[in-house]
Amino acid sequence: MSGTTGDKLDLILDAAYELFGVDGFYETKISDIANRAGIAKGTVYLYFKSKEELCLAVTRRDCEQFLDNLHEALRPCTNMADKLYVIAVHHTRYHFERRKYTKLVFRAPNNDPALMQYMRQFMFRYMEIVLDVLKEGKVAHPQWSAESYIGMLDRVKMDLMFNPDFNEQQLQERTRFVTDLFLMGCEKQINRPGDSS
Amino acid sequence: MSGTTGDKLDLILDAAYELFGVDGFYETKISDIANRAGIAKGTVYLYFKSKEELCLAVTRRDCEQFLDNLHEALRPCTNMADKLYVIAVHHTRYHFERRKYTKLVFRAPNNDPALMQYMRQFMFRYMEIVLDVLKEGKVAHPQWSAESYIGMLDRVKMDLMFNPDFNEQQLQERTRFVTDLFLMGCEKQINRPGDSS
Amino acid sequence: MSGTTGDKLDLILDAAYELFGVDGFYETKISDIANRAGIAKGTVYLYFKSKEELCLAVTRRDCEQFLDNLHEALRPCTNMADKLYVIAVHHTRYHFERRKYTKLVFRAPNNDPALMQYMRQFMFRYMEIVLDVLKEGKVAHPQWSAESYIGMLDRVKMDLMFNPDFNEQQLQERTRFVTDLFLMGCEKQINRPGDSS
Amino acid sequence: MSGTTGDKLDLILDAAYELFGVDGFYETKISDIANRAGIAKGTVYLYFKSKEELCLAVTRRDCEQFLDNLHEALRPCTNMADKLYVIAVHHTRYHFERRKYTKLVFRAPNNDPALMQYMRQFMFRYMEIVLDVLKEGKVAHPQWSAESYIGMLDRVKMDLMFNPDFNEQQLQERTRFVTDLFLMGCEKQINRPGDSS
DNA sequence: GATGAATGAGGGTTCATTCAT
DNA sequence: AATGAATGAACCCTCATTCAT
Repeated sequence: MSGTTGDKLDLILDAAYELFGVDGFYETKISDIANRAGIAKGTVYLYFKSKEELCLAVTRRDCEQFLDNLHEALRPCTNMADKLYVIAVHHTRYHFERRKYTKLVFRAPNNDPALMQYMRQFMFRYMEIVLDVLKEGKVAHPQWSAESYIGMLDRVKMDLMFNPDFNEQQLQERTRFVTDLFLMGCEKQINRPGDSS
Repeated sequence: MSGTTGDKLDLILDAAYELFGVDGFYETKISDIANRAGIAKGTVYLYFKSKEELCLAVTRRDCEQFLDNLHEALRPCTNMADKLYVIAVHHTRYHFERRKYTKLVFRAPNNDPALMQYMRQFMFRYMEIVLDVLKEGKVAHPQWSAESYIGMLDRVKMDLMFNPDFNEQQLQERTRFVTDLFLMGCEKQINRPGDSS
Repeated sequence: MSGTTGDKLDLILDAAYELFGVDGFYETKISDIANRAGIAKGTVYLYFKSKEELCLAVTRRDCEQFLDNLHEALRPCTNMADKLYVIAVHHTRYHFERRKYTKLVFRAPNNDPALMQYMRQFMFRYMEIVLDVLKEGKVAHPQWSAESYIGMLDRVKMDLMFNPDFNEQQLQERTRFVTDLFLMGCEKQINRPGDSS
Repeated sequence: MSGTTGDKLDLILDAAYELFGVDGFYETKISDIANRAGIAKGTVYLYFKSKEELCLAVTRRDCEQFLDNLHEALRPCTNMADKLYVIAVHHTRYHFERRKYTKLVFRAPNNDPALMQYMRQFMFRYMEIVLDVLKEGKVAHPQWSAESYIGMLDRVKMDLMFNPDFNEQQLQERTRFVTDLFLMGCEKQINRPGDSS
């Protein structure tokens, strides 16, 4: 009664997040998840109807947290540049902290309609946030700009996830860089240390 | 029908490209590929040691063609702006033409080291091309800029693949937009028809 | 609602009879039975050691009622022909009233020794009743005759259970027919309406 | 090429007949069948889509043989009494020879629509044969009479399957008895040795 | 007595891969 | 080279049963 049920659900979600993220959806067995959660295999099915549904729940928790945190972080901001920077910091840091979960980049199972539907919805909501910031700032083509901004940030995410040398300092420089590039274009960029490649 | 080895290999690659692209790697059975190629299941194994290796071959052929085409398209260009535009057109059009192969976005199998290694190498080579263009144009932070540019283009790719309303005209507008945004930043963008959202 | 033990036991037996009869033993889950009985799954195990034992109890209640009713119905009869007719009416009507429980024809689980033992015993007791009637009537080969009579009645049962058009009127005609056939043989049968097939 | 395929199919059917018949459908594992057939588990699925379909095939082979044999046995008969006797002999002997396969009495799986459909069809065809014999003999109520006759024979089947003392001699006596009873009714039956119970 | 969350053995089915022809 | 029948390891999910509350 002291929340044991809730605990078990979280144990499963945590274990699944870990294993789906590190090994991948298809590579993870329900029994692995149960083992890591310290429960019996059948118990997973008391909480989730199928492996796919569990994957959706894991994804949903992750994505909702992402959006919640972003809303929180944006609250104190007043001007567009600040907001864009906060979005960039949030995006890159969020994934930096989860950079060992490379397999979450691909939200497999590729063919689950419910998961694909949710991911579309998540992307729409994320886009809306960026869109509002750009509209407030009277940016031309806010929709296309928002897409581009997120695209740039997602590339940083790919880099930090697959480049083992990516570190804290680079994270900060890259984040700042993306915001500046977005605002001013590449021809106005000031040379910055750390990109001598 | 002449039974040449080369013929059969291409039949297999074509069938696999189609099925991996439309249905996904895990969802496609070797027997499906053999059926579509009009050959026997066992024959696939005369050409490829495993399903993963076949997937790698499919990916390799696709990516090499991408790079070959890009090299070809860039040859006549002389200045950076032109080159960047050509890169953008090439990137978006290539994926527009293959937009029914949504499952190729995720180069599963997630855990095959050879495939991941090849994708890293491909990305490195693609990046080098963009990098050279930017360095030639004396752009600051060419590496980071190149990453960002590709990120923006990749987001257009996502949009055109998952948005069923995406059409030829939008493709052109979006492509031009990305190049301009990259060069001038969002604050210098001129309002363009077609993005009133 | 008063919570008496007896109440709950009957609730379980009723639910199990319904579900075993309509869906079959293997197809019915203990949780289905508990749901239909309006009690918790675990409670079933306060009354029955296992699913098999519950099935036995259901069967036993059904069969005992069958025999009790038959004894009751036979009491007023004095001559053999009457008694045989009463047996026939009882047999066919009993199953006609339960004709939606087609799965009870097969007293699964096939391998439970206790159930098979009980069914043998039931058949023996039923047979004894018919046997006594036939012996009293000085019928030759009373044992074989009794078996045959029950076989004929059981075929009517099969028909009424699996033929959706079987109705009340046919029931009466068929019942009378079987008794006559048994007594007189097919060559003495008088033509009767309703069987022109 | 020497009929290996056909052989393997028969091996599976034989093994399944044995195990379904002796242990029951639900109690038999596909791996048991494969083991007994001396093949791999997966091979079963090259020949049958599911356990249910295999059960249907086993049943069909058994029933078709039953009908074929019956047709053959009836061919030389000319009058009704002979034919009825041949039917009785065939029915009881067929099951006597298979009396160790008690579980085939219940053609589980109880809920497979294809199996139930086939069993209805089989029963219809068997009934038609008996019906034709009775119509030819101008028996009144041929449909009901046919049902009754089969019912009597089926009861002999039950007896020989579940009564371990049932022997060859009893088989002959019982078979003759059923035919006589059907033709003349119980009141004309002549006392016969062997039924002193 | 009553509950229902937790258990875990069990089995049907899939499919990449092999190899005799 | 080409075939496709055969293999068998692998895994998801079910559900009868238990037991702490």
